[in-house]
Amino acid sequence: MKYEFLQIEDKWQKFWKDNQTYKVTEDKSRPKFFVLDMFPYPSGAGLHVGHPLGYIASDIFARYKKLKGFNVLHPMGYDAFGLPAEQYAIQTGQHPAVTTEQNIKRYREQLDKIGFCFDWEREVRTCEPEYYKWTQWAFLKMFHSWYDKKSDKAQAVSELVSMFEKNGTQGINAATEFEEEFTASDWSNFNESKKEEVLQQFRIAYLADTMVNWCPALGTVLANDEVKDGVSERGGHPVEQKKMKQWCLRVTAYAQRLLDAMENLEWTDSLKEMQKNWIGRSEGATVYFPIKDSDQRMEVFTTRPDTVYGVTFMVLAPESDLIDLVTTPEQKEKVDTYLGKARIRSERERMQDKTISGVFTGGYCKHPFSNEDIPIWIGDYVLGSYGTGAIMAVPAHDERDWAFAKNFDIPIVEVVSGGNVQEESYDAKSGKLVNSELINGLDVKDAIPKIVEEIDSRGLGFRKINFRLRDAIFSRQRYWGEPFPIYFKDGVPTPLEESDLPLKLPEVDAFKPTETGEPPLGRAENWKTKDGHPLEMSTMPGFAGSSAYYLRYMDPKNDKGLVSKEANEYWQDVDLYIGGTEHATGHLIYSRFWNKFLYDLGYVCKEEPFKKLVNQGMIQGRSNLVYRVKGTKQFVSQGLKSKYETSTLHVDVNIVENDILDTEAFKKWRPDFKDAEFLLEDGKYNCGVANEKMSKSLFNVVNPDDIIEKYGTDTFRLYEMFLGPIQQSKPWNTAGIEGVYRFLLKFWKLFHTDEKFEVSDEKATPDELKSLHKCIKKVDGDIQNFDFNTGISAMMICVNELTDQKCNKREILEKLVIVLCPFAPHISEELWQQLGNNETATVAEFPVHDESFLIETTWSCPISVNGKMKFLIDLPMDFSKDQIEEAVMADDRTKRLLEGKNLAKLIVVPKKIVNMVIK
RNA sequence: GCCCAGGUGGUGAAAUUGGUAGACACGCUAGACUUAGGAUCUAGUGCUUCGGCGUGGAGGUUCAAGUCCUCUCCUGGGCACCA
Repeated sequence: MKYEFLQIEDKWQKFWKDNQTYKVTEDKSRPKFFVLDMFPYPSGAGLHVGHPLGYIASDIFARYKKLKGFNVLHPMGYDAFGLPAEQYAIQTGQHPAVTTEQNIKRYREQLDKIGFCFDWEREVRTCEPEYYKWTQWAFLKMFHSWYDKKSDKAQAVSELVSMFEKNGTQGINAATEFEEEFTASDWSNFNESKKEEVLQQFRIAYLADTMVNWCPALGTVLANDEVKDGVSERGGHPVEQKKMKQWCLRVTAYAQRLLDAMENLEWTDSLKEMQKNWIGRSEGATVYFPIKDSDQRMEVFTTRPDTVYGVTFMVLAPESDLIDLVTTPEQKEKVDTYLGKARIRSERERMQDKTISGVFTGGYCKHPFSNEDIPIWIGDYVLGSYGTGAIMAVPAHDERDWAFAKNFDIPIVEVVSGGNVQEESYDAKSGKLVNSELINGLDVKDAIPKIVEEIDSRGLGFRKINFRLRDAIFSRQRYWGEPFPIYFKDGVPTPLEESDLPLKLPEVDAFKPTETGEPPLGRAENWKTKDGHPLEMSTMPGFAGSSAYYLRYMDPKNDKGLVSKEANEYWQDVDLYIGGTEHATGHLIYSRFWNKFLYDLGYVCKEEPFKKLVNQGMIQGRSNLVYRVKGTKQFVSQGLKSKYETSTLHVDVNIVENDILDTEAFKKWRPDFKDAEFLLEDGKYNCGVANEKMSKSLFNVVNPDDIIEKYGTDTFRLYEMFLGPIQQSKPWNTAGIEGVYRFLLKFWKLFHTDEKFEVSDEKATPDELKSLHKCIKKVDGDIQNFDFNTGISAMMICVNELTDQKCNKREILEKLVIVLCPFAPHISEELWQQLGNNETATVAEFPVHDESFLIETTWSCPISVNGKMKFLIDLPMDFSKDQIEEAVMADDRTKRLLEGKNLAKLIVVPKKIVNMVIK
């Protein structure tokens, strides 16, 4: 009987669909397990072989957990709002909803072919009102919340208001930039607009003037992580700095909690490290430097307060508000010229240009301890957006300050011994303090707390922790996103009622900004409330819809809440999340923030959303190259190309097999190659190879559909996993897929003669059982560790051994089919059914390996001679001393080592015990 | 510059706590069966001057090192004037 994979796969996919095999419900009798994939953005290009890598891995794990008796939630959906659909709409006039729908349809077809066990009844799409209602709802909750540092959680703004009404700002400790103080009666005298202005500075979702990454080509604001090297991540358009009123989320309030909670997450160290760097906690102090001849002061943040006696100048960022105050009339012209230059330059240019630039303001500060005059400079190496936008410069112990001082001939004063500060700065945090009155002679690590204490007690500043993380800018001047549930009443931002949600995205006549520069929603007719107030015209960014989608999967049809308490308490959190590292500083931070916020408000029961995270690597394209002899129609095989002057062209990888070009197909590929001639090697045209991004323009895109057509999806799934560790990035190379195909074929042949299905009911031999149990043990462990490639190898070995033993025994094969099931579900179902089982293979139990059987067979023992040498040899457990000695001497290596030694002292002990003794 | 991750055959890669490096698969070589096929099966396949040598390189610890320590080189990823 032939292995007709296409028929088998069609049959079972249909069966699973008709019988709703993968539908899940909250079943309290079984433990839950939530396996989540990062849902895809449905792009027009469809899936290539790289996309399903993570999905296959999660599918294997989900199926495995099911077989282990868990109630597995394994959903899929679409991150459907986004720029490409909108760009396409601007170019073609096609509504993004239409193209998105088409793309989703295509994605679904492709995904279905791979045979995933998704519960499609739980599908979510971020662009649907039933879904984004809850994105808007969460935004409203953030609008109505503030962050209380005392209880260290989000609280209702209504409570804040009643505190203001009672005591003004007295006793309030909030995450805010607001520093003024007012009394209860001040508050009651504020008008509505003033009150709201104050409250905005406390709300977790708030409106603020911010410097934003403005992308003129896209007509929108981009988040920091959407900008790469000064151009937009999508499209590569230039980005500039611009001040705009934008909705923001107070992510910074959660910085410490985001950092702390990471400890207990099962994420890779490198990913945790990335998030840590992104959050960028630094401990230090804010220090006040009074400005000479003024009642004002400069505030600076420093991580090295111990070097305060080494300050020889101060530097302000070009954006600083203090510049006007400190600049003297004599220096004004120079300062203005400098600021003119610095401000025109975009952040990008400033970053690229590493030359040192700056200007003296003419003004001075007083040193807080020595009371000496310190000159104030302006320099663009100081950032307006970090710390206080001003620094105390210690050229002796900071590389950048040192370079600045050398350039402008400013004195360098050593305060920590250990280097030669005239030659280069000494930045290390070790050494003894010198030239530093109060802290002379102390080590750096002791000097820091001592000086901070002095600063604190003398009122010269305070201990301070700074974060690099910024609040998330949440407005986008785009069409294809969630509208804000906000309107403006006499210019005051006002929330809609929850009962008004969802606020649906309006129809517009075109998808670009209006002539007057308003966002596309400015084109909508009647974009206002029933009583005529204008609605917010921005929409939310891409990460809005993806921040809580995993919660929605728990209860996707609920129209009373994001997720019901019952569903949330059953599913709790994501046990396993699979996706790429590219979301490390975007989605994975915002999601954690969003979840913590909902946790504070009591809507979810877990503070962290993703318990374990596995990062799959990227699949790169493997391009094939051909070489044309310049000025001719001759193409020369790779090995001969050095003899000619050639130009290199990319060739469609689909007309190349094992790097050998199909020359006839090549002639037909493009009209201008129809007369191509070939200079061959051994009758073949060998192509060159390059590993690059998988992209249409490089003709290296491999479509999973083609592979599935040829080998079947079970082979495709196995091969993707067999390619190597899933965490690793690697180029796609279809050569080698034959191997896993042959494995399935062998498996099939264990049960089938040429004519029919055939299994034997004979009892298995010890050898056969050994093969089986070794395999089960290995695969079981490998799945848990995500070593799918070695797990597949183990199955191959087992099938090879069984084939050698001509074993077609039911007892063995029934178990083996279930082991194979997570990897290749279709063939497993088919074989399972042929074995005479009524239930599907996916509800059977994953077999348990018989450990006692394995232990009886072999036993690894270390051998010790004269209490010194120890090494291992596999021995049957029931060997007598004589047999052991015989076995030991039969071992080549052992024999060499033991030659001439007294075997009476040979001691054989179980391995585990020896290890314990040694340690 | 700083922080991660990783360097093993012609290729993708294996290798519990240090214990016969290269499992498994591709590719290659030879053979079998075949009136030819990109099918199947069998055997071989790290290098070698047949002494040995081999996990990027140089040292070290150990009876024993791909694995542990020190230095160094290379590749991939992240951050990048963060005071």
